[in-house]
Amino acid sequence: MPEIPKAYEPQLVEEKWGQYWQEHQCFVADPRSSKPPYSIVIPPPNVTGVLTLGHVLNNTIQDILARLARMKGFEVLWLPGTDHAGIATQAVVERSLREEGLMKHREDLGREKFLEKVWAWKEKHGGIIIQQLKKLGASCDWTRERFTMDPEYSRCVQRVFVELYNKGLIYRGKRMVNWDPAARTALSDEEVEMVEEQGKLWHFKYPLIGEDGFVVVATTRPETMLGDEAVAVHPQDPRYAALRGKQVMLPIVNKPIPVIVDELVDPKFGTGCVKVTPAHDPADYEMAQRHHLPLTVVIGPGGAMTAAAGAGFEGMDRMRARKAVVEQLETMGLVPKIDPHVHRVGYSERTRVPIEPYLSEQWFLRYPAAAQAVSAVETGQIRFHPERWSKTYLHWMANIRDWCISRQLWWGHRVPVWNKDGETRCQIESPGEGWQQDSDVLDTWFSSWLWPFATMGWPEHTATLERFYPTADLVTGPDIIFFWVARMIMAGFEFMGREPFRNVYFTGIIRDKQGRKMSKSLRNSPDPLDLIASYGADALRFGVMRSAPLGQDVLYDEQQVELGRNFCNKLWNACRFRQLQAGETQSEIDPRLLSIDDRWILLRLDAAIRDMDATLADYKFSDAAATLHGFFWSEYCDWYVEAAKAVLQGTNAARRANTLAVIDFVLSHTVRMFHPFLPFITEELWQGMGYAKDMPAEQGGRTIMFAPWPKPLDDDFKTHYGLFDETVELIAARQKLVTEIRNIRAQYKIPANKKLHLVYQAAEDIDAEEKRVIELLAGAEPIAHRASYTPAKGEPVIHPGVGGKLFVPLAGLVDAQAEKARLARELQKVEAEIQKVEAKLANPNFSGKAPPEVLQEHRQRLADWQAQRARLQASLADLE
RNA sequence: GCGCGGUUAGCUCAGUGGUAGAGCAUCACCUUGACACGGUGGGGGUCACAGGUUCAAUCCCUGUAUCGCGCACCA
Repeated sequence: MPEIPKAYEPQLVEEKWGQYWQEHQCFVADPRSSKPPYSIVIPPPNVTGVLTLGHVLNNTIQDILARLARMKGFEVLWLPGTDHAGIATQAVVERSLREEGLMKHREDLGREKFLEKVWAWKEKHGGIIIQQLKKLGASCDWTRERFTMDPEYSRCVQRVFVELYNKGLIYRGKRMVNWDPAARTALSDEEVEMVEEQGKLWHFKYPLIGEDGFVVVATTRPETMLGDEAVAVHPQDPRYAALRGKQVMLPIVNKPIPVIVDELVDPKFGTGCVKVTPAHDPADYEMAQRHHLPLTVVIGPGGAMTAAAGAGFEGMDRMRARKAVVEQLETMGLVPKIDPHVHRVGYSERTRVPIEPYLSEQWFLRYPAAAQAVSAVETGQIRFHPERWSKTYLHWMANIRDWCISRQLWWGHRVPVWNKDGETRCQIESPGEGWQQDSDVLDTWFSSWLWPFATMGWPEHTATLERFYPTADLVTGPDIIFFWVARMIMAGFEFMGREPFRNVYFTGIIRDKQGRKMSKSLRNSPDPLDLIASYGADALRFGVMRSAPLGQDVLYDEQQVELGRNFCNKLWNACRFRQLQAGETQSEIDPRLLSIDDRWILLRLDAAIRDMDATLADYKFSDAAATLHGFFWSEYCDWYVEAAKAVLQGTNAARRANTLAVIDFVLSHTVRMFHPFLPFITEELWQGMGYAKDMPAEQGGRTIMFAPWPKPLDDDFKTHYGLFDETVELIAARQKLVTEIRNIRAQYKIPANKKLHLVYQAAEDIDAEEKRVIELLAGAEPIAHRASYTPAKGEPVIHPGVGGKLFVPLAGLVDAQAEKARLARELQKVEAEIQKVEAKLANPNFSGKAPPEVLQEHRQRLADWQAQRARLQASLADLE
């Protein structure tokens, strides 16, 4: 670091080391390495995606884990890649093609032409997010980047399909599925989001046939009445017992339909009479099957009414048809009541339009290895963090239903099924002339669920697969626990014979300050790239990690990123301070030359290292970040460095050099511990400060990436350097003394730039160096020692731990009244404390049952408070 | 309806069966030779509410309120 700017400037530094790591292949995993393996697969972002704060959180955690593992001596593979994201990508490309005027609907281009366009689009715009992840500092092995539509990957997907088909787990069936009318495809249950809405409950009168009167049905979907095939009542409902076997006339359509009886009807809801639309409601479909009712499809795949809905409605959008039906019925006087009604409507997670229950032929999968997937989590073979998510997982697994895996899209993996003359074959390659491939593609997740091993070369027994499967940790959001996590576990057992990962860390969801989810439409999602540009990637990482406790949602606030930037600057300047010190350097610390401050900071460093290990082992990244932040800022910078200046500004060259050695020791440890959180600045400091030179050169020269993770100081070290707990007490006592002096300074409004004149009254003077430290910390002139001293009336006095009295002469500043008031306030506080402790100790239950050490601690506390009370009273008496 | 999570300083959040913490914000003082992206000191909390267990509860248990999330075929 030849030129050291006062403020840390991240942009150039981050650029420089990002390139350095790439050039030196620091992220590349070697399956032939002798080190133990550690692996993570990235949750592949959509190939069309751009970096969001959610990605920042997720990938920073993965990067911390990966970098930590490297420093701990593991051979690390963090495998990156992107997902083809069927519907999302197809929708994006369709939109852009429409905007360019190249087509109105994809049918205009045809399947092949359209796919060419998608691939072209992918080549051009895809993978932006990969570049963005690099900016964030993600240490993925980019040489192994995968895409779920790579040719080899596609082969895995089809192979898996064929295998499951041959096992009889994949089948074709006509079912009522969730249909997305905008994308014109089926969706899985998991892709439907239930949204609570204020809707209406319309009551319709259906005239009875052959007698006067009506049956009143209640519905939230008037437009479906055009496809009604029955009216249903509950078998035990006495109100409608007489209706059994009767028929009603379906208005508008003018079709007689029967009244049926079915347990599924809830007599308490609405009128207790349900209109039954077999083709457009799952429950109605179920009833229709029991009662052999016909299926009349009145809503087509695009969400428009069909010919069967009647000439007046054909081609009309379902929402318009709703209004039209209600209007017609109203004119006919058949709408006695419209109630407001809160209900839940299924929306497509992709296109945000209401889902249509739709009867169609689809491919379904009966999940394999479900029992193993359940027991793996139950037994802890796979652990969830936080653990509570395992409950959600197990609940879903217990109610697991077959998975609709076919999609009526073009962008995706083709279903490897071939038809010819009514014959069907399931195989990867075409059976030959005249065979037509099934036109459906597979659900994106049907490729994602193979991610942990398909990316490693499966089904070949590659070195990578042998070495790095199963992976160690998976980091993902709880929102895809069913979509992805559960399915990966099942695929892992089915195809690899074992679990795909051992730990799953579920991040929280990043929300805005108001607690709302980040979303494009709300425009409340800041662009992480902007944040990196103005604060630096390290600052962004640190800010996000500080505020992301295990499993809790994160309310994002830019101030957190500022905190990160400020911290980087602090770290920078602390190192800058070290660089500015002239003089000889030595790498060995001489125990004979250590001050109590030196010993203290080494002990605190030891505590910080232990704390880091404990919190990181529990995936408590925000705690780890807070520990380091607190140690470095509040202990090292605020106390140690300030005290060390007493030696550094002194004349003893040997002591100076030794203190610098302690500083180097602490900094080199601290910088390493920060590296997983702040990769760029720590690399700059590691190499710039020269700490790298003592380390063996590895791949990538002497990068901090492979520097050893700090170990707690062992007993031999502590004995050698005389690190005992008494030191901590000594320093605590001095900190208390200094704080009291500073307090008095503030009380009397003595400007911070004015030095205090202190008088120490005791038989013996304080140790010279200790005195110098106190002077520095308190901002005082050399402390005068007096065997006897008569203070001015009301002169503030402090009682240092070593005995004697420390006076703060105020040269005319003393206001006896003010001082009296101050002392009285203090006294009041102390009295209150004494009362509390005394009351506790006086309670025989407490003294009888509390453990001895607690009792002892209370007695000590009481004695301390009493001593302070005596001092305060004495000072007050002096003022009388 | 069932399940899960939250409720602690103005804000965002840690935390522990035995003297309530951090960051930010706020107030006062300070540009002192690492850092104003800084230093020092201060103010601010009946730890949502009600019971219970305990010598002792912010922490454990039960219930209530409230906010959020997930699951569920009430049309």
